Amino acid sequence: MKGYNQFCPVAKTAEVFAERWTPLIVRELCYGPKRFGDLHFAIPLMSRTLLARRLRDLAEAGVVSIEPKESGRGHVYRLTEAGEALRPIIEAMGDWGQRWAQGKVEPGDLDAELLVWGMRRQIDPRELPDRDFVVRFEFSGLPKRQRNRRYWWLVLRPDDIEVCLKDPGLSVDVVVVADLAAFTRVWMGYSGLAEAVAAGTVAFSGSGRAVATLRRILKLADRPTIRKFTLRPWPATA
Amino acid sequence: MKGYNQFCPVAKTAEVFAERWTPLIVRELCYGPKRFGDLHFAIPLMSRTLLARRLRDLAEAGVVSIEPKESGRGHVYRLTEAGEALRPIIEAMGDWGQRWAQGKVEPGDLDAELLVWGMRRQIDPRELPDRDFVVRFEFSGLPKRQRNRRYWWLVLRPDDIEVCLKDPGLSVDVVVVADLAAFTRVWMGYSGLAEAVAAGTVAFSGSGRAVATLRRILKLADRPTIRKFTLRPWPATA
DNA sequence: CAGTATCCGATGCGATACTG
DNA sequence: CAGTATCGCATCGGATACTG
Repeated sequence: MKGYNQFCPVAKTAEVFAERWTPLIVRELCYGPKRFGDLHFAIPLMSRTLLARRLRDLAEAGVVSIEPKESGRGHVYRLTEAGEALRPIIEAMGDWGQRWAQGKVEPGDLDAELLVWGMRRQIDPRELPDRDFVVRFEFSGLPKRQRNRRYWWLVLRPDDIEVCLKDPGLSVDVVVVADLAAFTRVWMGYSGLAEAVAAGTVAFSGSGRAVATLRRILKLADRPTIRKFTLRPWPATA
Repeated sequence: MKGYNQFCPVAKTAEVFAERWTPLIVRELCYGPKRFGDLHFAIPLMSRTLLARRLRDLAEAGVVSIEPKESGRGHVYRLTEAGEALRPIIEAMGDWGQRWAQGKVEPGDLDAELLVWGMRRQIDPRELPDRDFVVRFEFSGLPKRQRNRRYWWLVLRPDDIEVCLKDPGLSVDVVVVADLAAFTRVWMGYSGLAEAVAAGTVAFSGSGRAVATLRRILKLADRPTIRKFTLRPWPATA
């Protein structure tokens, strides 16, 4: 049941790429080299056994390199040149999803942790404020498993971004109180911020100036918007 | 085991698209609307049962429309607007395969019928000669199952292209005698025509002028080349 | 932490046979 | 021709337990 037995280039690509979970792994590696744990964090529903197998398959197909980590045990997983060349496919898939999977955010898709880290990842480092800027999120409507993931802090420093699950003890510029589903949809651009605020599912507190800054940095639009899907690499998590 | 439970657009796209056989179906539909039999012809190793299921899934996902055929029974399968929007993904996959799956033509991939029809499909109608031009192919090295598929005719008319498995009884301008594997690789651009001719795995007979015409129409290059993968629609087969 | 080995149940998928 | 219904097996993939 291996392969398609077609010499067509689409079929050849599908053989290495169009298997369950594989696009998500490649997507993660497009953000930069990662360790096994990083990948498992980003794709928590995939079993470690299967993740390891897929990584071996991808290495065998020549799109991922597995190098021993410099310090300590473990490996670093990195796209090879052939793997980097898959990036346009992932981007095209992201564009399609943005446009055509609008509103298909299911309850089971919600994940506060991935949402906050996703925001951290999408923030353009060149748009960071010139002094510390602290945002606190208070989510409601979390899936049961995530009840201890209600409160998050996003600490934007001029040269770095931190994500905290514990109070960093800094003065907060903006508090965002939101239903997780509603905020996820706003973040994705699937619904407009104006409606969400009007509906009471998303609320900000903080100075008008601070709220405006946050909206600019997160690029939250008043109306539904097709956001550009980007894969900008970012430094591996600590 | 359905879905990925991630709101990421790449994951959403992968849910409808990155399943076994699905990219090949979408690829075929990118060439234009097709009937069940056409699809099965293009993807012969896929069971009809599974093909039907996939088409239903794609319809449910909103990327394929299934309309009753005007005359007779059966249906016409066609990409919807959302399905057409998948085209850039298929194109990116084709480009990747052209560049990075070079030389991965396995014996099991060889298929004289798909090769000839693939040539017919890729010929640019604007490049057709202004009088009938007939090519006869004699392949060797075919898989056992295809022993009755050795001889093919390609009839290029000013306004149409015909593929024949039986002698159409026209005077032949060029005869191509070739090992199927070698010619497939030349056709894909994976090996150069010059080497293949030197190695004796591909040979032409016909006037120099006619051979040159054929090489121009089929875009056969002397040296290995990364051919552009194209999905130009073409009229459904008779 | 960074994976690997093993087990076993679900399902994916092809083969075959059937229908209008 | 254009599919659909059913069956049975292979494999896929998650859970669990294990290793350095």
